[in-house]
This record gives sequence, structure tokens and C-alpha cells, in this order.
Amino acid sequence: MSKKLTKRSEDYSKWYNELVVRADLAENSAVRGCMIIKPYGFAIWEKMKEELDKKFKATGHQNAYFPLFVPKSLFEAEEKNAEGFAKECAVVTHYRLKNNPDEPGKLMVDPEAKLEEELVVRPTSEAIIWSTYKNWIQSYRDLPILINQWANVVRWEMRTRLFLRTAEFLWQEGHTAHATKQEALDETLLINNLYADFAENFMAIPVIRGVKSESERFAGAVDTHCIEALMQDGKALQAGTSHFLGQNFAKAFDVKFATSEGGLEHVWATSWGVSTRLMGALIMTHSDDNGLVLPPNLAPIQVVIVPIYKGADQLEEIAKVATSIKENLEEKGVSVKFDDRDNVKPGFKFNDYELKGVPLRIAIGPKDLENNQVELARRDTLEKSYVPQSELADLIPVLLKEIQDELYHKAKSFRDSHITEVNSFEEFKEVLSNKGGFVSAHWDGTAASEEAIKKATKATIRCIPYAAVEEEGKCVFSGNVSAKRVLFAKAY
RNA sequence: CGGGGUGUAGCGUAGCCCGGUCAUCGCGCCUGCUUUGGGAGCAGGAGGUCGCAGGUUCGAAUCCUGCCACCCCGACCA
Repeated sequence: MSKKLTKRSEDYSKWYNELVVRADLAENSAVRGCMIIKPYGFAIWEKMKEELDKKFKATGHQNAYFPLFVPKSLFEAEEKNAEGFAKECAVVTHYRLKNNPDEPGKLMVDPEAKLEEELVVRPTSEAIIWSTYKNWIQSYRDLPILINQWANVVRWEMRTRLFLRTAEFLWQEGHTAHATKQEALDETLLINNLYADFAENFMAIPVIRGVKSESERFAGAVDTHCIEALMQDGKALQAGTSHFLGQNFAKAFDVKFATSEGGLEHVWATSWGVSTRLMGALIMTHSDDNGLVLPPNLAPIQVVIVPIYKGADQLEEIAKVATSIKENLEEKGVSVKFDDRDNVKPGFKFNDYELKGVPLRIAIGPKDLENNQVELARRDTLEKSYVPQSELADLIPVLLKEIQDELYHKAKSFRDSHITEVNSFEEFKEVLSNKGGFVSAHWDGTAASEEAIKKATKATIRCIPYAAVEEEGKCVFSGNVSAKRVLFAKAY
């Protein structure tokens, strides 16, 4: 394997895959389409979970857990939802293996142990959860129910890619039940905005908030809200979704509640989720030819200290200084690693931590001991400077904050410069194939035009932005009247 | 499921057309010494049913048949 990463500009997919593997985030498993998330990658995911969990709880949500298996009869209750996911379901049909009489030492599925009813491995949990909510809800006093679960789900995708599309993935899925339509609509919006805030302020990923067109809508939803991010190759990535489910699931599972006025009504619902796919967004938003670039908020190691020394005596001297710097920083809540491994040289460590995206690196050598300084290097800009040891504890927290902000602004200015307004289909195609990114265009609101555009360009409507202004226009494809511009892009 | 491709050490590969000291090279790994301010050098070493199963042949990584797996391009998708 070559030491240098494939260049991002040369082969974006190859760059991405190599980066994920070599930065120690994840790897393909022997199981078809499934991914192994390695400790370093999982530490990042845990930081994301922790922050999201905090936000969910601050808005009144609670965690719970529902079964992995969904009996087929429950799964098919909400027809649109079932139909939408039917093509990618793993299904459990048997519950026992036995010795294979024809092949000693091998096992076979015991045909006697066929399940009377097949179990669908959840691709999403609306069905199992709503069949449960039915038992929990009788009166308006039981509402709202605001529940989130951290879980794995399985979707048998034809083609998979690390983090972006795997057969099994980790996510959180919120499922709420409300007495009124307005309350459910508010919840849908609350969560989409919560996701946007999380993506932008915690992950430094700028996103566009909006609503999906009918054809991109979640199966079983009345409306799907989403946040859309833009990757460095000009393709869009759906980073999170929040669905207003109306009364679809309440009707499918017959969930009614007694109102305060003595009536009986169907419950209103939402569901929402973000997944390990956000890790893909993280990687593709910030990383470069040297490897991963992590926003300090997410970095398992925020500062690494690399000693440069000859002989054990010198290492000891450096270790004293390094340990004291480490302690001072840890007191301020900064996570620090002192890498005193003796089997690799400093140059190797420099490259390794750049590959892993550690935001700041401190190098300490004999020269620095003499001058009471350290060499401080930023991962994002690759800038190096010499800093007095005494200033580090104050400087570094400030610098980490600054890096966090600058990563966001850099990504945002890239994103903003890749939203192009077009007014003809020629222009549409030209921008899409030469520049990429989001194309802001008028659309007549019909599925037919959307489909035709997709066929001709591979671009789909990513969302109808909340911020879209009402203006008279003509659909870029059909020429029919349009009231606002929507965002198209090629997507992951 | 259509079209194309690939399976050789932990990873990446050469060899395959034209069968015969061809199992090659790089990375990694182990041991030792020297190194250490940007991916160390030298010396020695371990590691392989050449995807699986048949067949052709005196002889198969190489040719033939079947199977399996994976990758890329479509359809599907958080």
C-alpha cells in the first residue's frame, strides 16, 4: 500500500474509502454490506450521540427500546410504509439449525423449525412502535408521547458504501404521538431545526433546511422535512429527516384517544432520525489530501504531543514538560494524548495524526526545552508556530474554538458558492455537469417534471427550502408556472 | 436482476495470451544493531491448499467446465 492517500481530486470515491480505512474509522466486514466501526470511529459517533441525547432530553424526550423483529402482519399494516421498504427487508423465517446428515460437521436450516409468521428485521420501527403505542394511549392525558431510541436497523441495499449506505446501520429514531395536528407539526419542525443546529454548530456542517417533494418523501409520511448538506465533490447528502406522519399510523394501528371534550380521535404522529451516515458527511465535508480533518467538538483526541528526542535521558526531560502541559490542558477540559511510542519516528507520528484529523499537534524537542517553547501545528491549515509553554493552557481552548468556527465557515462558503440559480434547462444541465452542487431552479410542482429531470440529469429535488422566496417563475423543465425555486442536486 | 471485471501471504500486486526452477515485488509483521525536528537504514527471519470443485496433461496459478465471492456501471436507497 502506498503511504500517500489517493488525492481527493483524482478519484473521490477511492480517496474516501482509503481515508475511512486508514484513519482507523471503519472497515468492511466479511458480512455482505455490513461495516465494522473501529474504536476511533466509534469514539466520534459516541460524541455525536452524547450531544444529540442532551438536545433530545432538553426538549422533553426520553429514551426507550423496542424489538429488532417486526412480525410481518404488523409490518404491512401501514401500506405505504410497508411498500416503500418491502424491497430491502431481511426476513427471519426459521428459528433453528440442525446437523446436516449429508455433510458431517455442517449445519442446515431445520425445515421443521419454520416460523408460522415471518419476522422482518426492522428497516425502521414505526410499525412495532405504533402497535405498542396502541396499548399506551387511551386519553388525551396520555399524550404527548415523546420517545427516542438508539438502535441498529437493516436495509438490504444493493450497493453499499462505508458509512453512507451499509446494510446495517446505527441511528436514533424518534417516534412521537400528539393530540393535535399542530402539535405534531411543531414537533416535526422542532426536530428538524434541532438537527440543523447540531450539524452546523457541533459538527461544523452547514445544512439547508427544507421539505421533500412528494416523490422523495418517507414512505408513510404526510411531509418529510430534512437537512441537506453538500459534499466536496459537489454531491448532496441528506443528513437528517423529520417526518410529519399525520394520522397515517394511528389509523393503520387503530390508535385513538379520548379528547378532553369527550370525543374519540386518531393520534397525530412524527418520526425522525439521523444515522451513522452523518459520519460520512463529517468525513466528506472537512477532509483533505492529508486525511481526516475533525472539528474539535468531535475529536476524540484534540491535542497530541509528540516528543522529539535522542536517548532515554532526553525523553525523560521532555516527558516532564509534556505531562505538565497535558495536565494543565485536561483541567480545562481538553483531551490530550502524549505519544511517547519509541518504535516509530516523529515524522511517522506527524503524518499519522494528520491522517486521523487531530486538530492540534504539539511537538517538543531539545530546541524547545532550551527556549521553553513548543511547536504548535494546526491540522486544518497545516500552519506551524512556536508558542511559549506558559501560554499553552490559555491559548489552546481559544484556538480549538477558533478551528471549530473556521471549519464551519470554510464549509459554508464552499456550500454557498455552489448554489447556482438557473433559469433554463440548458443552464441547469451545464451547471450540474461542470460545476456541481445545488442548482436553484423553478419547478412546476409535478412529479412528472421531477422524474423527467432526474432521468435527463440524475439530479433530484433535494428539498424545497424553508427560506425559498415566493416569486413568479417558470418551471425550468416544462415552462409551466412556478411559485418558488427548489434545490436540485446529484445526491448520495 | 442486466452489462463489464477481478479473485495469488495481513494489505496491495507481477506472472496467465504462449503450461515446464514463477510463486514476483512493495507495504506490514518478527529479531538485532544504528537511528529519532516530516512516513528511518542495514542485516537476518516468519508467513501461501495461487477463491472452491472437477477435468485435460508426464506436468496447471497458467488451458477447459461448473460453482462461490467480491468490485465497477445500471435499477433501489438514511
